[in-house]
Amino acid sequence: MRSAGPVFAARGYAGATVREICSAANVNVASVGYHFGDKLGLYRQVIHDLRLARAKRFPTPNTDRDEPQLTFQALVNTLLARMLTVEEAAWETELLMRELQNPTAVFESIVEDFFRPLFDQLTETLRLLVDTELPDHTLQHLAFSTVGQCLYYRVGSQAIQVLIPERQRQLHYDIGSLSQHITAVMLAACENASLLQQRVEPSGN
Amino acid sequence: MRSAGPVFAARGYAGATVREICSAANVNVASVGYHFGDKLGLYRQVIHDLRLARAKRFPTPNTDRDEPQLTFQALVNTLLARMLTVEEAAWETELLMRELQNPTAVFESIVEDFFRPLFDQLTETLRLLVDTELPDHTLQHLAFSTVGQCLYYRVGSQAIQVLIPERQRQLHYDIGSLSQHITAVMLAACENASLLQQRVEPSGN
DNA sequence: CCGCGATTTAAACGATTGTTTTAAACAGAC
DNA sequence: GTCTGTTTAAAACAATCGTTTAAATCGCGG
Repeated sequence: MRSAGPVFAARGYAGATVREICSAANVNVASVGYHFGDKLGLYRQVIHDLRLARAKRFPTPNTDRDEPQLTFQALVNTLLARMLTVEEAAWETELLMRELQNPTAVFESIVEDFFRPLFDQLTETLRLLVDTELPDHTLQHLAFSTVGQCLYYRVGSQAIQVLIPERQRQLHYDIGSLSQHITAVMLAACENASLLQQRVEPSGN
Repeated sequence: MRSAGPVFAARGYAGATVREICSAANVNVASVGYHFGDKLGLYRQVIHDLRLARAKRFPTPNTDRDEPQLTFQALVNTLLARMLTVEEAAWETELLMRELQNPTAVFESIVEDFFRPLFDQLTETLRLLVDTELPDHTLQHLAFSTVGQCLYYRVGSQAIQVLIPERQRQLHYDIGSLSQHITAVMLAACENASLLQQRVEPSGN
């Protein structure tokens, strides 16, 4: 039942039909009930296998406490590679994006086992990068700023295709260029970390 | 049939049922066939009305060429307000998010009429903010960095609810705090704009 | 009041969904 | 071969979907 994942990714959990999945796998519709209990059981198995595959394909880079800039760049590269991959396994990213917008029963475990490790390492790497000591919530905001910039090039890809001409996209929207830009933005923010703490009064001049 | 929009936003076009929409509107299921032809005709009407309403509710702030920082902060505020609004019209944003992931025939006109004006103004404001002269594609990347950070607090809101405890969310995740943080990050990047141009060799030392 | 087009109503239609049932096919031990 | 437990196959199940039908109701000029 290896063809279930792409179907779930293409149609969504609710949109995917057991018949289409089984038809693509050349098995009978009753098989899913026998082997996985029901449709949700099959979906859980797909998510389970997906997490194993992703952990191998995109290993979280190791932390180098002496060169946090390199660690950070590697993290941004991993984030972008996870999101912009167009190989045969692009359906995995598509499925995770669907979980993000339409969470199912397995969403929370995905966040805990999949997102939180990278998020924690991102936060700790940022802590090494800033000279001054920042509160946890500011470091978390910096981590979300990093993730948000990477995520946009997938979530907003349909909009980017309309906003940016194709020729310019081919030149400046590869993983390397985007990674270099996002890293530069965040390193600049870390060097001016003092700006992140001062409170801006909403009204005054 | 004013209750169709929220249902489409909550369930998606395919997931929303004509019966639920009509039940919420206290009308008969045959009404949609009579007034709009079919379900898709009703959806087109909802999108049409949505665009008129959004254009009025979130006007693009004016450009102040002497105070680009204030213009930029206002733009970030507008972006966040559009995405994090929890008023009675939050379903509009939800529906636009669904169009972003599953574009339909109306998506391109939505980008041209809604996203491009703000994107262009963001790019020009950033051009005023950086001291050195940057190529267009770098300014566009900076604009996407801004949009991406704002967008994440909606796209990733389900993940944030798992990652960040509720008490901390209530303290530091209001529009004002997020706007101040994102503005600070981007202003820091603009001040170190020279970092954005240097090319990092992938292999070297 | 009547007459008639516009609208709403309840019911039913055919199609498709996830799931279950029942029987057939298979594998291996004796 | 015979028996036993496991897996597959086709069909049927009840529920729900978008849509349609036909009768009932409304609005209103005459």
